[in-house]
Parts: sequence; C-alpha cells; structure tokens
Amino acid sequence: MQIEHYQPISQQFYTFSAPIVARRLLNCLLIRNENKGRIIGRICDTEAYTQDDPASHSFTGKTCRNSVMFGPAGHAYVYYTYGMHHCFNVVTGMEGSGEAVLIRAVEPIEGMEQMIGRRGPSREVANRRNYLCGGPGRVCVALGIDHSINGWKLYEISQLYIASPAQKLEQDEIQIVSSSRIGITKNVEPLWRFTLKNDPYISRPLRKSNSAMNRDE
DNA sequence: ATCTCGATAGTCT
DNA sequence: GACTATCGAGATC
Repeated sequence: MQIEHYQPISQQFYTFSAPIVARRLLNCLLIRNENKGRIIGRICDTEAYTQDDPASHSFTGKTCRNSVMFGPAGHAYVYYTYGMHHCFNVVTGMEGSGEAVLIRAVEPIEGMEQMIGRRGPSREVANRRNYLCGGPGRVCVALGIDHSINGWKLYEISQLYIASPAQKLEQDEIQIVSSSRIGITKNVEPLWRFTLKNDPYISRPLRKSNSAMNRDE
C-alpha cells in the first residue's frame, strides 16, 4: 500500500481571526505521526474563541494555563477540563491576541485500529459514526493528545500537524453551517460553531439558529 | 432523537 | 471554594 504524504499548512494561515480560521480549517486534515503508525482525521466541527469573548479562557487575561493562547499562531493549545478530558485547540490571530479554535470533531480517515484501541472496543463503533472522534475529548483520546502537546507547532511536519485536504475541493463545494457553540453559558449569541453541512461525524446536533455560509463568509 | 445525571481534578479568586 | 469549551449510560419519547 502506497503511503500518501501531506503538506502542512503554513503558519500564515492561522494569523487571521478565530472565526475565519475556524471555518477554513473545515475539511483540513489533522495528522498524528507515531511509532505505531499514522492517524488522520478530517476536521468537520470547530468553534472560535476570541479575547473579547466571555466564553473564552483568554477573556480574563493571560494566566499560566492559557499562556500559549497569547503566543504565536499555529501552535497547539491543549487544556484539561472536567477532571478527565483534554481539549485540543489551534492558536490563531496576531501574537498576543489571545484567540483559538477548538477542534470538536474529526472524521476518521486513517489509523482506525489505533483509534479503536485507545477509545476502547465498543459496539457503538458500528452504531454511531461519530463515536471514535466526535467530541473534543474523544478527538484527544483517539489521537493520543494530552497536555504534553501544549505549545507544539502545527505548521511543520512532525508528530502532529495540520495539512490541506487530499482531494482539492473547490471552496464553493464546501458547504458550511454556523450555529451556537456547545457547552457554554456566557456569550451564547455568536454563531461561532462551524460544521460541514450534513456531516455524520460532527460531535453533537446543531443548537439554536444556524445558517449556511461560504468559507470566507 | 433528545433528555437527564454524576464522575472528576486542575485552575483561578 | 467555585468554577468548568465533556462523556457515557440509562431513561423516555
């Protein structure tokens, strides 16, 4: 079997504001290289968080935990929540702006055996297509992401990086829906969750109002 | 399909 | 001491 190689997306891609990068990341590939093999997920569900956003970790300023959010774009921000889950984010915007995009779900593309090994065998794998990587906590378990990855560059070929999609899809062909973000209590109005339209791998059903849009709005 | 509920520990005030 | 950008199981429609 021939191995296909994927080019990383440049750091410059991430220097735009979080809502823009969040929708541009849809359909891109999250690639995890390990000794055991390679795991690939196609990003299908993201959320944007900005510094003037009360739902964002960066809202109250730089702290020990969120410091990489205030660093250069294109780095990984991984945090631990609910005493048991990791969440994987990509830092966006200009350095110091305190923005990030949460990766809520990916579609399993390669390395399903390793994902199943980590997530645990379950009959859910057959029943629910979003079982393996549908949800920020699940993405981290399936791809082996934990706090040790906090701060890593995602724009160079390494153990974890993001690449352009394999099939060159025209921008117009990508149908994107925006909706309310999940699991937050503050600043619920902005429709800053972005999903691929009618994608069965997204983490949870859409909440509240939503609208179809283009990649660059 | 859509809801509840509780487990759990790091971070900040 | 009071928060969580969650998950999975179980109940109910």
